[in-house]
This record gives sequence, C-alpha cells and structure tokens, in this order.
Amino acid sequence: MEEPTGLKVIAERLNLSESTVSRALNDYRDISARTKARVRDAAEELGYEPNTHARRLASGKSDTIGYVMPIQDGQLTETFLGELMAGMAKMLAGRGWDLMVLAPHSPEDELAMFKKIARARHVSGLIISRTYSDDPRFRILQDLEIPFVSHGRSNDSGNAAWLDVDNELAFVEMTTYLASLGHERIAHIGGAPVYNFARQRADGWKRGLKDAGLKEMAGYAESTELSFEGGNAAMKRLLALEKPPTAVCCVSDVVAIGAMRAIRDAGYLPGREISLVGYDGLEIGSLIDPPLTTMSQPLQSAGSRLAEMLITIVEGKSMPSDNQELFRASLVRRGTANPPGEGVPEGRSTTDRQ
Amino acid sequence: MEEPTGLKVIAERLNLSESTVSRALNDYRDISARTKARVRDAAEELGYEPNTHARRLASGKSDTIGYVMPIQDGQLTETFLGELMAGMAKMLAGRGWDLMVLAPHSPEDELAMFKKIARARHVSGLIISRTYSDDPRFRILQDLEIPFVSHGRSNDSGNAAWLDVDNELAFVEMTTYLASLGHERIAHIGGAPVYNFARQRADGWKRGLKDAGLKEMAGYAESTELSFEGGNAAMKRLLALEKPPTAVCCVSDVVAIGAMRAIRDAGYLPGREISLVGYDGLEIGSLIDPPLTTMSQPLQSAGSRLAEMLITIVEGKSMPSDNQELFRASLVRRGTANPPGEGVPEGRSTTDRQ
DNA sequence: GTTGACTCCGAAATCGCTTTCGGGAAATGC
DNA sequence: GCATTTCCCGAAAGCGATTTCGGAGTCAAC
Repeated sequence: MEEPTGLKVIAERLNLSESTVSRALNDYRDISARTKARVRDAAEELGYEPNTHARRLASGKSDTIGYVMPIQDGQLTETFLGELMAGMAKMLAGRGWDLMVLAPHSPEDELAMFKKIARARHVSGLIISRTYSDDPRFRILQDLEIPFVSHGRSNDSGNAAWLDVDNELAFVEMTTYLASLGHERIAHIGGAPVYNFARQRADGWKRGLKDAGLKEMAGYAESTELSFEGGNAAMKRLLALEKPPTAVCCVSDVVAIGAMRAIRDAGYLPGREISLVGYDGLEIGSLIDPPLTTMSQPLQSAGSRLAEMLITIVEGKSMPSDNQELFRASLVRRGTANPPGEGVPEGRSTTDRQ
Repeated sequence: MEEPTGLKVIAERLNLSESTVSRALNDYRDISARTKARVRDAAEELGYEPNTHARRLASGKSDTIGYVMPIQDGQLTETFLGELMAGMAKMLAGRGWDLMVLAPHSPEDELAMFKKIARARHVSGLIISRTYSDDPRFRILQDLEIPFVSHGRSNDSGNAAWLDVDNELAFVEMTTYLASLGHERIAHIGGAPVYNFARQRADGWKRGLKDAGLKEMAGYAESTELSFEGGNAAMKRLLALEKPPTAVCCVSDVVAIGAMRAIRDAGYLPGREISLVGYDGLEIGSLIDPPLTTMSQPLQSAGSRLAEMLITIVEGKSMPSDNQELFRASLVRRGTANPPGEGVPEGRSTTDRQ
C-alpha cells in the first residue's frame, strides 16, 4: 500500500548497488566522500528509514536494552520509576537504542525472562534495580552471560557493573547534620536488612554517630517495614524508651511521615521536640506540615548514566567491573530538622500515653 | 561461542526440512500431529528460542508496541507511570509482545519519533497518555496511519481508540456524595481546561450540583495549576468569599493537599468545618492528617486493557472506533469528607486574616 | 485401473540489510 | 612505461526465520 523506500529504491535511483548505498549510509571509509553525500541526500529526500529488523538480523546486534521493573513488593516503587526510565529512554534514543520494559510478576517469572533473553538475544543488556543484600540475580545473569548494570549494589555485586547512591555517606551526612544542630540522642529507623540500601543506611548512621563523637544508645537502632505503619510503630517504640531520641534518621520519606504521626500522637511537634530527616526527596514531603527535611537522589541522571554504562559494556568497550559508580544524595533542608528545643521528651512523660 | 540452536539444528536432528519445522512450531495444519509432537519435543529439549529479528523480518510483524511517556510538564506524572506500564507490560508479555518506552523531550521530538515509527515500522502501535482538550496527536497519528490507543479522551478523539476514566461521572458522584452528607455550598478547584480531564471533572461537578438540586454559587468554580501551591492559592480565594463553601471538590490529590493547608492556615480543620475530596487515590493521601478522602482509578488494569485493545487493532481484528471504553473511579472514604459541622465559616470571619 | 481428493512435507523465494571479497580504474613508484 | 598501491564500488553470501507452491504418497470411489 505504501512505498516502502528501501535500500533498493535509493540504489536504483542513484545507479549504485545496494551494498554501496548501505556502506555509504554507515560511513564506511571505502566509499568516496562524493558518493556518500549523494547517497545521504537521496536518503534524506526519499525519507529513507532503515528497517530495524532487517538491520538487526544482519548485524547481529539488537540495539535494545531492557529495564526490569521491580516486582511489586510494596507500592513505594512508584515514584522513582518514571524519572529513572525517562532518563534511560532519552539517553538511549539519542544513540539510536531502544528501551524495553520487563515486568515480571514473580521471581520465577523473572528467571524465565532472563533465560529467554539469554537465548533469543533480542535484548542485548539489562538494567535491574531494587537489589537485595543477597541478590541471586547477579549470579544468574553472569552465568547466563547477559550484560547488565544494576541500580544498587549487593553482597553479590563484586565484579558486576553497578551504579548506586552512596547510601552510607548520605546517612553519615544526615547524622552529622543533626549532630551539628546540637542533637546528641540520634536514633535510626531502618528497613529490613534484606534490602541492601537499608543495611547501608544503617551503617551510615552508625558511622555518623561515631564521627560526631556520639554513642549509639540502647534501643536506638530500630528496624521496620518500609511503610507508613512501619515508621509509625517504630517511632512509638522509640518514644517509649526511657530516654527517647531528640532526632531520628529515617530510612525513607514514607517511614518518616509515619514517624511524624507517632510524634504528633504523643503530643509533640515533629521538628520541634523531635527532629526528623527522611530519605528519597519525595515531592509530597514538601507538602505536609511541617515539610519534611530529607535527602534527595538524582534519578534522571542516574537512569541516563545506567544506560550509558550498559551500552559500553554491551559493545565490549569496557569491563563490567570498570563500571561501578557512586552517586551522591543531597540534603534538602525543610522543616523537620532543627536544633533541639526545650520540650525534649524525657522518659517519664511517656507513661501517660497508651 | 555458544550453540545458536536455530531451526536448522532441530531440522537436521529430526531429518526434516526447516520449513516443516517452522510450520510445525507455528501449528500449521498441514503438518501431522505426530510430526508436530516430535518437533515440539526436540525444540523443548534443545532449548530452542526463535530469533526475534529474523521472525519479525520475515513475518513483517513487530509484535511490539510503544508507550509514549508524557512530556515532563510537571512532576505529577510520577505516580501513575509505574503501575500503568506494569499493567501494559504484563499483558503484552503474556502474548509474546514487547513494550517499548518512548520519552520525547519536547513536542517536536515527539513528532519526530512518530514520523520515524511511521516509516521504520518497528513498533506496530502506540499508547499515548495525558491528553489535552485539543490534542494534535490524534490527527497526526491518524495521518501517519500508526495504530494507537489513547489513555484519556480529547476533543479530537472522535473515532480514535481510547480508554478513559469517566471523570465526569466521578465528579458527579463526588459532588453527590458531599451533598448527601448535607453540604449545600460545594465548590470546585479545577485545573486548566487545556487538560481534557480537568474540563471533564469540572463538568461533573456542575452536573452533580444540578442533580442534587443545588446551585452553583458565584466564585465557586476555581481553576488553578495542578500543584500544591495552586490548590493552596485557590482555596485561599474560596475562603475569602462572602459565603465560603463548606465542601470542595478538588481536581487532584495534590491540589487537595494544598487546599488543606490553606484551610488549616485559616484556622479551620479540613474535614470538619470544610470537607474536601481529592482525586487520584494517591497512597500519600492516606498518610496525612486527616487522611484525604479521594476517588481512585484502576491503573494496572487500565494499562492491561490499553495494551489489549491496541493488539486487536494492530491485528486488524477491530476498528479503532470500536475500542472506546470508560473505566470508573471509586470513592475512597477517609477523613476529609464529613457532614457539615458547627464551625461552618461565614464570610465575616475572613477579614481578620490576610 | 483411472480419477480425484486429501495428507503431509520439501524446495525455494523472500524479508531488507550487512559485510566480506575481489576486481577494475586511477594514482603512484622506480 | 610497467608494476604496485590505493580508491571505489559491485557481486554475492549470508542473517534466521516465514510462507507460497507444488508434488509425492495414500486412500476411497466408480
């Protein structure tokens, strides 16, 4: 029905062979500059666009990478997906690559997808995210010889390619900041250590305390699930301590918001009697009252960089182990981190609450 | 380096021709049941996976659809992307199709992508979202003869395929609900009418008022940008009216949260003196205090359905115009919509605030 | 025993592009 | 002026499937 403007058409029009046209378009150096120009002009004029499938079949390259969406283990995935993927897609588009989305609904399904990719090879590399402390996928992908880059490290990420935020440093900074404000009783509400980032953040908090010359008080290292309720419950436990903290480092914004509620329910004001810092930089944090102080991480640029790294690996221009980068989170000062006020809670006051 | 297990290998092993193997695998009926079984077993055993590019080149089909990410015109895109795409990807994967992501960084870029797709045909259909009241893309895609489905209607979506939430109905219900609670002064904070959904929602509010036998009072139809500040400012204007509303329908959760702040700042309690209902069903709405009553829309299933519709269109099994579906949003009752309380604000009280 | 209708499978053409190989023409060397 | 390079380009062989076409068998029918 349409005119399929293939190599042939432009070859005939220019009285050249298809192969010459092809090489001209791909800038081979055994084609004269003049011919290249003619070919390019004709291609432009005819609106030529190479057939992707034919090109990929012939060249053996797929020019496509896949992004493995995290399996829905909560709903906190939502926010960063959009930005991360936009970052990847834009970078890839600039180089003529495509981004494909994989959304496994279970670990088994994910494995099946990996196996299929390993054989069909229609995707030349993968980007995975939301890594666990012990994440079998590193091993699997290496065994399957599928090039990949991970957004987030793991115990198993030794010589693999990854890009991560320096979670530990972020929490060192967070803790140091709180200490510089005058806080001495700084607690941590962390996540389950199966998540690698949760472990890193807890480590950062500990190191931050040490750097500030503070000591980790008993019961100050809370661990909970990454949800509003989790943060709420953990904060309640902290408030029930004999000496409650005057500041709390939270593993995520959502957890911090849950903690805020607990603080309120206990009759205190977040950011006043008890300071709080979250992590993620969610926009919503700025909308609540008081606005949540937090650490934010670059997402679009991370996506872009992840894609870039993967391309060099797929093209064999660098080893996976040469692609390990640490991004830095930055403090977003809003309303919940202030110098310790007068109304610092003491253990005694916690008794008259349930 | 590896053994590329192609059709050839399995053909030789079985002493059959490649073409027979191919047809056996594709369940042609001119192949005996016995042969099919043998072929399938061998394929299974050898771990055969067809070469995607070869298959697509030969068959002329791409088995791929593209999702056009909304151009970043704000940050409100974030939330629904993840779920929507997961819904699409899962459905597609089940049918052996791939999902490709397109992230244009400007309308011009988007147009260029469309043109390229129209020629290269490596993507057989598109899903677009975040439609405008006057959205040129409908026309463009039709002219380019690219099959597509839109998530959201438009003035220009006449005979195109779309799936939308019944925004109007949602706001009728929202308004009716508020009226049933006893409210008589119900205002609306809407978005710029360039967004088709904003217009629809405003219409729904008006119809809801009429259905409830209420009249639209002067100044009750606010329009603002889709942000926290927008909602805040609009609510301030409503509060400054001689007869402020006792309930407000907000075009989005974020706007509603902004409005809540304004209500608080004016010395009232959201959900008490002034009721509020948002739209989107954001998780974060349940975390704030009081938790935001809202309307939530199905996202995963919408993504899935969008993909399904597009496939039937691409395969020529149905006309675009036969694929127009309206999903329904559902009310999520939380804390900000209650019967009008005693402390209903009167115009007089607004003077002592700036 | 010829005809006709089915079954089931192989040959071969295609899909549109990439890439190797080789050779004619022009430029260079001595 | 003859042998060598160097420059350009065409021919042709894939890449790994799909799909059309036709023909060799088989079986029933008359």
